[in-house]
Amino acid sequence: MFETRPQIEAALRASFIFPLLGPAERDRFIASALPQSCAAGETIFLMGDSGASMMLVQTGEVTISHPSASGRSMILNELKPGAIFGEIALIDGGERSADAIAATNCRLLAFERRVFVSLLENNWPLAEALLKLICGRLRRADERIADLAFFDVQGRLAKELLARARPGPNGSPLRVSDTQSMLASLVGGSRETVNRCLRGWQKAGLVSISDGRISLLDPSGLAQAIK
Amino acid sequence: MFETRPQIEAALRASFIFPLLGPAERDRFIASALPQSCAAGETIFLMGDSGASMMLVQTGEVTISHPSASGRSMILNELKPGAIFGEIALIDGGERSADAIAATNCRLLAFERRVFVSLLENNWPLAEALLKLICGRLRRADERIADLAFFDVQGRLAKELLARARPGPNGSPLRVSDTQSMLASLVGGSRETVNRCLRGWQKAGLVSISDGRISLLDPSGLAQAIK
DNA sequence: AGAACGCTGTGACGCGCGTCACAGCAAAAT
DNA sequence: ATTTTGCTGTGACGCGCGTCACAGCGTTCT
Repeated sequence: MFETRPQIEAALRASFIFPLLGPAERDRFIASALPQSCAAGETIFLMGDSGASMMLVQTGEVTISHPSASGRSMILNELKPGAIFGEIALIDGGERSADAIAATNCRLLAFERRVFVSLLENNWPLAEALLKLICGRLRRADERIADLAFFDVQGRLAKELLARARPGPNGSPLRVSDTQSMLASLVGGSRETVNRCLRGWQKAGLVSISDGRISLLDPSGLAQAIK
Repeated sequence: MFETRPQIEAALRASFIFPLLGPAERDRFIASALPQSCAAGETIFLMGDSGASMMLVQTGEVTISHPSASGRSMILNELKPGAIFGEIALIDGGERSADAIAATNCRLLAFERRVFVSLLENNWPLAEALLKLICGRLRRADERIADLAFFDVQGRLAKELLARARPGPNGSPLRVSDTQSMLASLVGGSRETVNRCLRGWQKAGLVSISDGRISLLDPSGLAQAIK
């Protein structure tokens, strides 16, 4: 399966980068993209790896997580098409700071440090956008540090559900479609505790659970669980 | 107490910014600095404040912390002379993402968004240095998220002590000079738990405590407490 | 069709640690 | 010189939550 230029162009169009490039830059950018595809579950890179490239998600989904010695892992981010990752190592040249795993089959575009930096160098709006992106990640990271320190699993889970809720397909109720183990990895708790929280809320009429989907029946009531 | 230009220049020289500026830029930068001084304990800004300026620590020390609803707070960073803070709101124009409190009497230099951005715009090495700085903060933040999720208070405290240890004045033993409440705010635990950890290690001969100073007698032994 | 696998649901157990409560003690305030 | 304030040191209590253990159940291998 090879990449046609229009395919690459369409993928890039979804990212924040493309609108900030001039015509000549777009050509150079597209030409420098290194297509890559991975199967679900495949590891893209691991924490500690060296690698000064940045990846853009073309299709599929990628999970960024921090491994623990005991096999558990903490999910730091979940990336959808158009999102980039690996930009930290690209910028500072250091080791990869977390694991990147393909959550689904996915296609990626990789960009070498040299190429991307030379774009940044001559394009302040692009550099500014990248700065803002990273600032956003730092804001969220600091927020999570505080959440872990101040809230119990219940509170963190409620926050996470409210943040991840998307309107259902046909109507009103907000829905979350992750597995309970994934939610556990996101909030830093055990799968069992997540389950018990959810069933507690179900009894209280705040959420409903059917075939793996969680529906938020009463978001504002759930918000009070954050305490 | 007013600032002379040589004073400001000397302060700026300590920061990573100055060596990256050309002569004309230096003049502009110095001229745009807004001196400010605060007494120990004074709040510089609070989370949620608006404010699109960045601060440079000239003298003294500043603590960045995230407040909780219940009055506790989590220390995110401690800044010494030459360090900058408030750069997130400067870059993305959003609210301040944490509290900044003067830990000691201190003198600061503030820079307005407009001035600083116009420097960045035309000076890629400076922009790159800023990117690297923020990437470093993001790396540390992600690391702390994982620490909070995976390690107990004991482990986090051991890590923190090892990271903060400085060689003693006259000789070998590494020392840490923070109060136990501060250490508690750093690792996300209670003051009492920190105290119990320390005394446990003291009995085990790993550390010694006298007049508020903690000396690490056996750093490698302490590292094993991280588990 | 049977086995194997992954997700969900629950009970029991134990311990880490937050909270409260109080005491000793040095430095600073008045 | 007495009071106040802030840091330290300890005991008791209780609960949140991680861990183990096991049971249903739908889906996917072979």
